[in-house]
Amino acid sequence: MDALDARRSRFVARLMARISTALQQQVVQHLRAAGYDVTVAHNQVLIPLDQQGTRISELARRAGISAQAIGKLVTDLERKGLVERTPDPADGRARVVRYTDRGRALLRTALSRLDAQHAELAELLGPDRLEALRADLTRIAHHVDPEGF
Amino acid sequence: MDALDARRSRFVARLMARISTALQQQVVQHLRAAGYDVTVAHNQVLIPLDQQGTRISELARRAGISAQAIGKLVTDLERKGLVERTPDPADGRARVVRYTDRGRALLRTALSRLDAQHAELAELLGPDRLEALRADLTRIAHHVDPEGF
DNA sequence: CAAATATCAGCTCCACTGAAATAA
DNA sequence: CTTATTTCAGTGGAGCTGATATTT
Repeated sequence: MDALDARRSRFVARLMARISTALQQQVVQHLRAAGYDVTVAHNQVLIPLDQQGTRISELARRAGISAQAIGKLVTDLERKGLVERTPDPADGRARVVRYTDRGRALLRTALSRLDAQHAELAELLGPDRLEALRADLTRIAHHVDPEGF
Repeated sequence: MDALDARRSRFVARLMARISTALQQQVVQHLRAAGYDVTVAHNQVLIPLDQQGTRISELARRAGISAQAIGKLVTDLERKGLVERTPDPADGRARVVRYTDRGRALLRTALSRLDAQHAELAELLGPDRLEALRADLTRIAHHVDPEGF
């Protein structure tokens, strides 16, 4: 085998891309099986959304995409009855996005799948290595994406 | 803070998504700064491509996307002079995608940035934890994406 | 008025499905 | 002829920029 060929698949960037794509698709398939018509992109709203409600501009900052892109995702989710826009009492220019009751039910469904993934990884690696992995990933995430959520 | 809010950003799926997105964007920006007009999607061809040449259908399997999507990316890269299609001597129905000389130069540029990322992570975590991280990621990748590359 | 927030319109890129062409 | 491979055509998803209200 060529020396270049041997190196390619060993980089952490490539490994993490494969893993995170697979894990996110699992979550979305779980949600769709539970009757929620959502895509991977909608998680960029649903996961960073605070229980008390969050502005579009803040969601955009957390997700690292434009406010316009977030706005479109919010409109989708609003039509599906998962979030709602309400006036921001602190600023008449702004509105905040909140979960509806159905949105909170979706969030619980998503978190249950994420917990199950965590349990599977703990079984694969052992709980100690999984915790070490999470600690390392947290440090790396802050290093390479300090603005992100 | 709400209990749900506290849990969201700690899941490995979310952490890896943030990290791999940032690292891949770094590679593409590095390539663009070096004069190569490529996107993140093109890496799905460029990274799994064997030095000896690889069929479209095999590239699709490795990347986990359709052969049609790969074909379009290959056409793009062909127009940019980075890869070429040549007849497959083993099967007259098929063609193989190969690097051109310019494509191999791009690959070396990409690998140098990946090596630099590796060095940065070794500095952040220490070489031992980075190697442990890579070993764990390799196991997880085989577990959640056994077909991938 | 100036700054912040949000929306609207139009665009590109990416990957998909379905159908067709080519050759073993 | 059947099967594998590849390409062509059309579609939808995702995110972007620029322009436009609206309110402070």
